Amino acid sequence: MDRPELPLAQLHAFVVLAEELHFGHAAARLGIAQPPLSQQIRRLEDKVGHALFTREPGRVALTGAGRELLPAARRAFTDLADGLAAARAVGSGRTGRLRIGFAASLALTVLPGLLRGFRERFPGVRLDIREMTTAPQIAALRDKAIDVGLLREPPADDADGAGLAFRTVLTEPFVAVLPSAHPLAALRTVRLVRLADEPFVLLPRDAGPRLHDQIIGLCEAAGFTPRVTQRAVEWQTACALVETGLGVCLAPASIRRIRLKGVAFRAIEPNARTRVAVGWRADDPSPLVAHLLETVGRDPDSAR
Amino acid sequence: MDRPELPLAQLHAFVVLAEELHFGHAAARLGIAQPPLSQQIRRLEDKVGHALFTREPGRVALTGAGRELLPAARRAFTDLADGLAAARAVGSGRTGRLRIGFAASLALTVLPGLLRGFRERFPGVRLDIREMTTAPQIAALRDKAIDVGLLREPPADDADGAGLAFRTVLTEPFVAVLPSAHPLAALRTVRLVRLADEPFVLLPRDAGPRLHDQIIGLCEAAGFTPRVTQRAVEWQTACALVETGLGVCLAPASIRRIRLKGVAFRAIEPNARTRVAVGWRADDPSPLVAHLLETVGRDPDSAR
DNA sequence: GCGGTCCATACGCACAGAGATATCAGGCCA
DNA sequence: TGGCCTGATATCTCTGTGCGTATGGACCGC
Repeated sequence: MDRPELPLAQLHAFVVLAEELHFGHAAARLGIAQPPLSQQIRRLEDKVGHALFTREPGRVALTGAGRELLPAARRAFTDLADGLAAARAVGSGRTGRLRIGFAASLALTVLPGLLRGFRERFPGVRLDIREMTTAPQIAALRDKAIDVGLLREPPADDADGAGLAFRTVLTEPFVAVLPSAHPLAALRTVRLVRLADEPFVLLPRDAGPRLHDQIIGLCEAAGFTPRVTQRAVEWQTACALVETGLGVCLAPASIRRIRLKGVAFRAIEPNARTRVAVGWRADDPSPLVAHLLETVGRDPDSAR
Repeated sequence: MDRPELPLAQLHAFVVLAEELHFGHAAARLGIAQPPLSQQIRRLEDKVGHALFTREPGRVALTGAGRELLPAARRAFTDLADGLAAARAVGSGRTGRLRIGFAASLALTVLPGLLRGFRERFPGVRLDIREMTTAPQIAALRDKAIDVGLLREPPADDADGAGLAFRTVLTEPFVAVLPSAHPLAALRTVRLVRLADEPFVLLPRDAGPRLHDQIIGLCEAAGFTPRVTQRAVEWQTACALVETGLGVCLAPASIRRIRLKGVAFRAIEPNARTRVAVGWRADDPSPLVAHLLETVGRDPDSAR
């Protein structure tokens, strides 16, 4: 890529003159006087090394060299104008691509409203959403495989979260998930200690250590260590296991939305809540991330 | 076509930096110090309105906006470089198109050598050659339908030739064209007056008035007015008519080259010569015309 | 903690070039 | 022949900006 030889201003004058074929009119279109235009063209011709126009009195015409240069100059201008427009669109966040990781359990709660709100404001942005549990989202954020994550129980900033930022989107209570036929399902509220002897279904600790440990902690605070007999990667799966009688589980309240027959969701006592947060790279310059964070804060759906 | 917003120098710096992703190296490649490069990029970013690079300590990377602008800038540069090269090629006459009109009778004499010589020197130039008689060539030159004409007996500059220039390429004697069986064909030289009673074959006056009038003038100088019984547009045709016994004719000596059986070519007395000239628009800026004129002057074949 | 790397900033200089005004020269038409 | 249109030329001004040196601040590796 050599250093550019032809100033764009002169090429602009050239293109306009090639269209007008009249120095006075071209100068008017350029918003300058006629002598400067003559100079521009002259300088350009000096640099090219050949005349670009023939100036017979009365009519200005392109030379062969000018005819070669004209389309190239036009292409260069449209290239630059298009590129500039595209760069500004991306820079301002009106267009581009945003990769969002989300916990599967949010697909029925915050996610739809958030996506709807964002798409209304930025219809030109392509959203790549992919379902992932908490720990993979952290890794994907750091690897720049996703730009934003919607996850449960974010890590502390000074631990795994270095370089990442998180903001709580909402908190929700835990509920007990029981088979419908289970005796405790007859109660409106289940005291946690009553689950001490039940087999537990839990998510693998790898998927989201803090949420996992929080659940264990709740049980221990209630005076027992849960006996985990099954693991399931998804809450839906966990509920299905509960329904088949393989155990009970504690889950975020939004899990009610899946309306699985054969399982009952009951408030627990003592009360406990889990946080849903949005996470991103703290130094990400993308305006799309900023826009999404605004949308999270603004969207009334996400506040429920 | 709007006024260009982005100086090419800054775009150049941008492209190089995007390739190096290192201010120091990019500045070295540009042959400048590092601070000026930082300024260039900064100014460009100001004009675009968004950051084009992220400068995390240790690594420089393109932003989304930068990624949009980069290919456009590259395209613009290659467009301009190609266009400039093409314009210079055409401007210097290394390439382009040259339209040449020529009299059919020259196809066997000056034309082949001329074209060969020109093509050797300018292999990139496309030659459009078209056979035309003298008068149409004059009109075609003026209408810019051809750029150069090879013709016989050019008009005077102050008459039809206004704005056109001519240069004599060669002169050649007239010869008498006779049927082989004609009694005069037995002589080596034919005195013109001996043709006084013969029917004449001539080209139409419209095709080349000066040549036509010159032939008539020769006869009248010899003391008779030729009785024209046939017209033929081409010398070849005229010779064929002579062969069938429809008359005799006077033709430029190069007509011997057609080696038609049944006709004899004989020198005439008094001697008389006809001129072959090259013609062009006096104000034609095309370097190809100049090159062709040089070739006409230089080519040894054309001097024969 | 210390030097080294890397980029940004500050300041100054110099020059190209873009602009204006005024004027000139060549054709064209009345 | 004189007015008019068109484009070129001359001269001046001034701004943008390209480049340099000097310096500062952040981060990294030893």
